[in-house]
Amino acid sequence: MYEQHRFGMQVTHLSRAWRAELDRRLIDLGLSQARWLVLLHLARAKQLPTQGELACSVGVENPTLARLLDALAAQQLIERQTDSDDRRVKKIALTPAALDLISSIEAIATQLRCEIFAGVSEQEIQQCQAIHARMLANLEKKHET
Amino acid sequence: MYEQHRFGMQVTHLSRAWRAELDRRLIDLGLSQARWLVLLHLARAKQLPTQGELACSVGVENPTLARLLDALAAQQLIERQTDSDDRRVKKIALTPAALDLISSIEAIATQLRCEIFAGVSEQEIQQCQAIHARMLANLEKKHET
DNA sequence: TAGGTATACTTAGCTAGCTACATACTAGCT
DNA sequence: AGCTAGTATGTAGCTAGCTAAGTATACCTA
Repeated sequence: MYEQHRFGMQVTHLSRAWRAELDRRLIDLGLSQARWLVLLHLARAKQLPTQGELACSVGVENPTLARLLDALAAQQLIERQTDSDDRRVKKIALTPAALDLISSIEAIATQLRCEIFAGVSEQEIQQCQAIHARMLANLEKKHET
Repeated sequence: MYEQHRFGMQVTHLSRAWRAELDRRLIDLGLSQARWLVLLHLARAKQLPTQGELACSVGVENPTLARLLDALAAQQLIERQTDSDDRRVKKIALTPAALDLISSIEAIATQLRCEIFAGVSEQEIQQCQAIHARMLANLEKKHET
């Protein structure tokens, strides 16, 4: 029962430590975990997403994404393209410079994942994810009300 | 393999959603998850901890704790006591007002934990924690070097 | 006992998350 | 055509995490 209390702290620490280590490895590329994640979702998108779609896919709120995009645009890694059909929306596109970066940052992230999962079986990872998913579902349920 | 990529995001979301829901429930008491956690660790401490000991137990860096303590002191929930043996250290003590609060905030946190763990067995929680612990150990190992 | 090194806390300033509000545009109804 | 309501993005300002540098005190050694 005491251990249950520790669960929340443990998840927080895991999340923070993972992010910190990835930040450390990405710093030479001028990136952070947050910006990296945006680029990755852009690279995986079928079509150019709107800002709202991208925020949803990355899992952050719109203002959070807006600032990350400001930074990425300043680094000339993304472009905001106005849509002639609906002039409110901005479609987000990767620049050629970003396309060049994607594979190196993906390699870094994959390498780290590999190190973190050392000694953990594929099956354990899946079990763990299934349990996390149930907890997230319980939390979402509250939030709807 | 694709699912492995999702693991990190899932942990991040779980941690954020948990924190957000707890913040929502604590707001009427004028508290947040971060401040609550500090009070809880203080309540569980055997002796009055120094600021460094408390930071370590809560799992944040010293400056992070310092600001939380500033806020808690402004709310008159903690007191910094200078130690006559070593005048550099400040021992942190709960005020009577905080002692009154502790049980209600603990009830709120326990209730939420209970809702989040709905449909998850004690055994699953422990398995999950054991896996998290292995990942954290892998991460710490990197950090040492 | 004086000086240098180490330690405990604080301050300053960064990132990245959030909510609430502002702005620009679309769409639908008279 | 012109209101009104709705939607997409942007801005302001908050919390909470971090590192790096500053200040006060302690400890050790010559």
